[in-house]
Amino acid sequence: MAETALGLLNDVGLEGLTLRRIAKELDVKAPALYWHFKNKQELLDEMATVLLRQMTAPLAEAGDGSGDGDWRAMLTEACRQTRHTLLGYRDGGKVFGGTRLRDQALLRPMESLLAAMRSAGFTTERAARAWFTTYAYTIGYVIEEQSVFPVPGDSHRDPAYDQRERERSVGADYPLTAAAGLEMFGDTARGFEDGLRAIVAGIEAALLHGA
Amino acid sequence: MAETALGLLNDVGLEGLTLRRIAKELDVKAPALYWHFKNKQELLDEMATVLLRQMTAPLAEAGDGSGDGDWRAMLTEACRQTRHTLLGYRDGGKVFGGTRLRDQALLRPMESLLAAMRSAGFTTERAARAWFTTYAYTIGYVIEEQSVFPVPGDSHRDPAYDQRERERSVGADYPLTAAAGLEMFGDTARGFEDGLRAIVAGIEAALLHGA
DNA sequence: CAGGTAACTTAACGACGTTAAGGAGACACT
DNA sequence: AGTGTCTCCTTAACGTCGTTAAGTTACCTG
Repeated sequence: MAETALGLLNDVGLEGLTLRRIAKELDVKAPALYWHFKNKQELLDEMATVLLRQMTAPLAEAGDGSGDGDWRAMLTEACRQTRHTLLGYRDGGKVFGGTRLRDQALLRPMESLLAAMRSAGFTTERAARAWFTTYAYTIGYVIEEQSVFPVPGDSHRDPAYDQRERERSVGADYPLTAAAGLEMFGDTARGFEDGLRAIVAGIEAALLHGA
Repeated sequence: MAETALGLLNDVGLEGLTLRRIAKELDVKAPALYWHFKNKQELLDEMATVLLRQMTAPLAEAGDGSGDGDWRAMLTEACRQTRHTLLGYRDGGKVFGGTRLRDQALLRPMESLLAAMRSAGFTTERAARAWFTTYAYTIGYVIEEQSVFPVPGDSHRDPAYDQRERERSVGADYPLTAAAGLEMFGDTARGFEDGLRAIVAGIEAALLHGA
């Protein structure tokens, strides 16, 4: 049911995701949904939980919770999976961002990651903050990315973001800014990896430096 | 008018921000707003622009565009201002996140920052990606932060996020994860600074290392 | 076959964003 | 003074939204 709503997201977007539209997809009338959910917010939370399970599924196999994994690889892969999953659904970032994660699916991989980081010398506090730093980056990146490329798998920009004309009007007085705009949304996959690599490197440096 | 809507945000939140409510605040009927805006989205965009101007106002004085500033200080301060401004309004992160920034207010400080980074040895491409990395982090951080502390200046958590009980139920099997949960939303201001410092350090390391 | 529970229906409510049509007041021109 | 125009607002209404209330169908249990 939350899966149906997620599938519908790619067709109609978040603003078009109404209870009546979801009900139609399930061959049911809208009020029937209230047998399964208290209200729409609870459905959205459930959708976020499904997304969470999708992104943690590949991670659950890797980590065994003993704390002997490579924390850099685990952290990087968790963020990659997060982005990849969210990019699979239109407005995935907005649906997921700011949602309370109360599903057990998160707990095992999370515990594995934290254990690995502690083995590497992190305090629990610093490990937690490191995770939250990369997590916030990933969520923010996907939200911005999806505002420019709304439809999954479609590289066609939102027409409101007319890059060419923008460059022409801005480029005269602010050449660097104009060039930067083109760069930021050029190869977003590479941009994400670059940023993530820098962040993980910074976290590692802070660990070694003991700050 | 966008300012009025922003002020109202703190009282009613984003979901309570209806055109009828905004109109009442202005002693006017709802359709009158359509004289000033094409639709509600355009009003939200204008609100985001006001937020942008608020956060760039202190930056405009500092940078003179000549490229001789300390890029680390400029980048850090820009992110601090962004977070500080967004935290000033309920749901500020969600209002701002994913909005296209088409206001000229951004251009001057942006050009100054990019010039400073180029003087420090960055290519325009790497400078742009560095900016976007810290920007995404900041937006994501504020969105998560505001989902736990919805009301500006009020340290009272969203009741749905009952930390104590969560620790009790999770702590038995996943002690690190339970402790991390407490840590991540303990001192969010310090957490933001820690993460930002690590990211800037990682960006600088990537510059020196030449990756 | 009676009773109960799970899953749904139809009907309706108030509120939402938005549009259509028109009115009040200020200003300029003849 | 009278007429037209432009700005800014009104009243009325439309279709859609999330949601609730009340009643219906199908199935399982004893």
